[in-house]
Amino acid sequence: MFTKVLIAEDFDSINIALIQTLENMGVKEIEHAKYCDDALLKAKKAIQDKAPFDLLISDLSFETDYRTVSLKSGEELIMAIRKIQPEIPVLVYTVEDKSFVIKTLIKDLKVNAFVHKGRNSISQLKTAMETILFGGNFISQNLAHALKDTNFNEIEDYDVEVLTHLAKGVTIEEMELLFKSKDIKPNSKSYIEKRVSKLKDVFKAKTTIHLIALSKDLGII
Amino acid sequence: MFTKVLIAEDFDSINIALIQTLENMGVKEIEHAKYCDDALLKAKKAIQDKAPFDLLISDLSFETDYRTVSLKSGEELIMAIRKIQPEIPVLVYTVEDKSFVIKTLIKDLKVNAFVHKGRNSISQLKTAMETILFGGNFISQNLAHALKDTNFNEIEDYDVEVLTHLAKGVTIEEMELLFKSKDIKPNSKSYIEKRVSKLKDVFKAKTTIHLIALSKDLGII
DNA sequence: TAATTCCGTACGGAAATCCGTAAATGAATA
DNA sequence: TATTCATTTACGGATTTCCGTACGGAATTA
Repeated sequence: MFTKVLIAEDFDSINIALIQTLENMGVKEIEHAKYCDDALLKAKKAIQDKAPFDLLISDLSFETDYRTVSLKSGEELIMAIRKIQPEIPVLVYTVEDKSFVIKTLIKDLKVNAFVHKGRNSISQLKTAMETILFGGNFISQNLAHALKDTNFNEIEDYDVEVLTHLAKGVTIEEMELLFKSKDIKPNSKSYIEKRVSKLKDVFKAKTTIHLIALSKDLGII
Repeated sequence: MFTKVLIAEDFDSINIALIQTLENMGVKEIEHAKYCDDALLKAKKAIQDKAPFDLLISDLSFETDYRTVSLKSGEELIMAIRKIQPEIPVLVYTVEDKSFVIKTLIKDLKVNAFVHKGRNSISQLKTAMETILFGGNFISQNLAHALKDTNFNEIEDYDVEVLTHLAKGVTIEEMELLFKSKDIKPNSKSYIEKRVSKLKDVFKAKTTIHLIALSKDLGII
């Protein structure tokens, strides 16, 4: 079993459960951090002490509060830790189940396991840890299912940019000027219109309003 | 201290933490349910056995899965339990912090305490339970702050209806016909237009698309 | 009963979108 | 240099939204 595990999770209740679970599994050293910045510090220190962690369990979203932080999300934390300790296995334990988000994570961060917080997530967590131990990858069933959504392969950063501006109340005419001033291309009104229209097809949205509502639901914006 | 507590919470990890916390506080009987329907059954049975629960700790949102359920949310559960046991104190333990949602709960369900799942929620939970015990009400600070948002007093069910349809891709023209067929009044195109326009003022939204994006963010739809 | 106000409806012009077609640009290939 | 093909832009008409004004009825008040 793993011997030294770092947990990055903001909710105290979930921390309690994770620690209890890991203790029951026989993990000897368990450290936890409620902020990504703290987690990175702990990882750095462990390397300095020549006793690095052999597993990172991390949440994805962290609540903002009074404290100003430099790492705002699990994604940022994982990138930062992989820079100082490239080979560390990472298990993501998250409520997230938006396929768009997960797709991005797999592609960019190559995490070893995804476990979706849910009714039976603790047993999945145990299985995931054992799988990683033997060099495998683990993805919660529901997440695995979400990855099959074919739609999201077609969506590019440009689309996200357009959708985000629409959601902020920018009209297409304004967007044309905005894109030109920021030197984003293509930027013609008709091209943006066409792009929005294509997105409506992809998402089977009846109106542009509907499209933005769906994008919000899917976690794209 | 409370002697018999019912927990309604779908995530297993949080259940583990809650049970551990209540045990440490000296609660003798703790039951938990991962589905609202199960929680209601347990409450019924406890009444039949002349040993009713003296506290309900409930989440608000429950993930849907393969199982078909009749009670889909904590709100519905609380209403159902209050019907069979009107005096039971209720503590809501939730990630929810949308002021609109909380407003509705306070107004309609008169829960005794809100605790927001977060970095220090377990200590808040303990305080909340003690406060309830002495007949008081408890609301997490951040939630209490959210309640001061003035905007949401002006929003009625009619507005939510309109916003929901817009988000589903119904045009205003279609909505006129829809409302007429469902006998919802007012239903003229111009009135609905006016209402949408008013909502844009209230939310300071630049476009209708913006309005729907904001409504999603605020948890209104 | 007349006047006022509130609420819902009706209408019309300006603006934005929707959507199809055609023209322009630009990169790759012969 | 020409040709082809895909990408991007331009344009225009139909539709929808946007927004101001005005009309009608119901409730309230004097």
